[in-house]
Amino acid sequence: MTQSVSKKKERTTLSAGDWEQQALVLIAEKGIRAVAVESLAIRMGVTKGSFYWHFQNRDSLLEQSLIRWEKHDAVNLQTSLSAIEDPRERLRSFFRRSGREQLTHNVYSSLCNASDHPQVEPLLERVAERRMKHIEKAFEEIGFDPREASHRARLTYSAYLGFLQLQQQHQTPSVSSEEFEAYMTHVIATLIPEK
Amino acid sequence: MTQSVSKKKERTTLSAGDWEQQALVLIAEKGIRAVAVESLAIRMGVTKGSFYWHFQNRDSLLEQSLIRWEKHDAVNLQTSLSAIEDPRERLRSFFRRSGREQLTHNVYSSLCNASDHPQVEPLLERVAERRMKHIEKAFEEIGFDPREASHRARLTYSAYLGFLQLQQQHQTPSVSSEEFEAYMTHVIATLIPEK
DNA sequence: ACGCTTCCATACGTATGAGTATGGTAAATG
DNA sequence: CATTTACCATACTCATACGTATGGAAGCGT
Repeated sequence: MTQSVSKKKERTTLSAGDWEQQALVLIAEKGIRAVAVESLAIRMGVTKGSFYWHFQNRDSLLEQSLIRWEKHDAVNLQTSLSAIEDPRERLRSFFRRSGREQLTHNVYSSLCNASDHPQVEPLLERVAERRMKHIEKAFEEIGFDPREASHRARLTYSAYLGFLQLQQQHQTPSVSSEEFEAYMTHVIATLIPEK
Repeated sequence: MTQSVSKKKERTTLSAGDWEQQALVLIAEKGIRAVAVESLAIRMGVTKGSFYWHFQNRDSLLEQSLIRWEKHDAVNLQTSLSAIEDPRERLRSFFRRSGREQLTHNVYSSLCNASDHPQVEPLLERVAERRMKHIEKAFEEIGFDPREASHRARLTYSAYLGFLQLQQQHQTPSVSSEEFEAYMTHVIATLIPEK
């Protein structure tokens, strides 16, 4: 993140990074379809003329924004999971980090609804692959043989994706409720075997 | 299904039901956004003029199509699950019916990517609710206490939704492969406890 | 045979959103 | 101080897609 819009009080000019960041906010809020250059420009307090100075076209913005997000997400995965050595605790933290990093999380959730988009599809593939590999490794450390670890990782990640889906459908208890905690406990107990 | 397009050789005229059915095919293939009246008309072998005789507008078509789908899905749920009395077998059949009823299935998968759509949102809510209730009931019959059954049902349905998501991302083994069967076995063994 | 209803074609009006052309202004640079 | 560069505004064009207006043709009843 180079410089946010409302950081240095009121920036005189905008950078490409500012546009990318705001595009990600829009994706998180209303999906990738909502990223229209005119409405985005209004959001930035300028007009289209500015946009087409920074970017060649809309696709270019999306590409840069998605790259930015993927980098951020990859770093997230490394720092938040590689730090924990106990594989069980690592898996638990995977489930629990739904609360933190809200923006990054919501972006992913929105992108999953655009899996047919040519620029999004390969990204989703890479991200899911990367995350599942981590989960798979954790299950292997617990004691699963490679084949079982692969299946359990896919099941775990599916449960995560499905939860995101139910969240979008307002079909899930609020993250800070009693009900939510009870559900998380159940999921962990079911998918992560005791020692 | 009143009368399909290519049923009676070559129909002279079209009915509203034909349009709704073809709209569902389009939703299954390319999502609800792809349902445009002109392209749909071409698909039907006619022009827009015909469409606006049968329907007031595009939203009307979507509404009717979605109602049609929901009814069909509700009947599906009843006939395919209520018939089996053993709750474990009932749950297993839930996972395995991904192969059959391909159209109905793909429509749901596409609709999940439009959870922000005002006409789709309430539908998804009802469908997920209805299906989860069935799963919940099965778990209760197995012996789960109500609270645990509710959680396990949500987890089960999440795993299902997540699998649909991974399927869209081409991140899952083909349905008729060895790998797929092994995964299904693992899921069933993990989520449905033995007697 | 006549007309009425049903179904469809054609031609138009309009809104939205991408992209272009061009000119303007403030800050930096020599 | 003059000029270039970076950033932005304004005013267009163009493509897509919804919706309307209106007329035409086939099938039905009487």
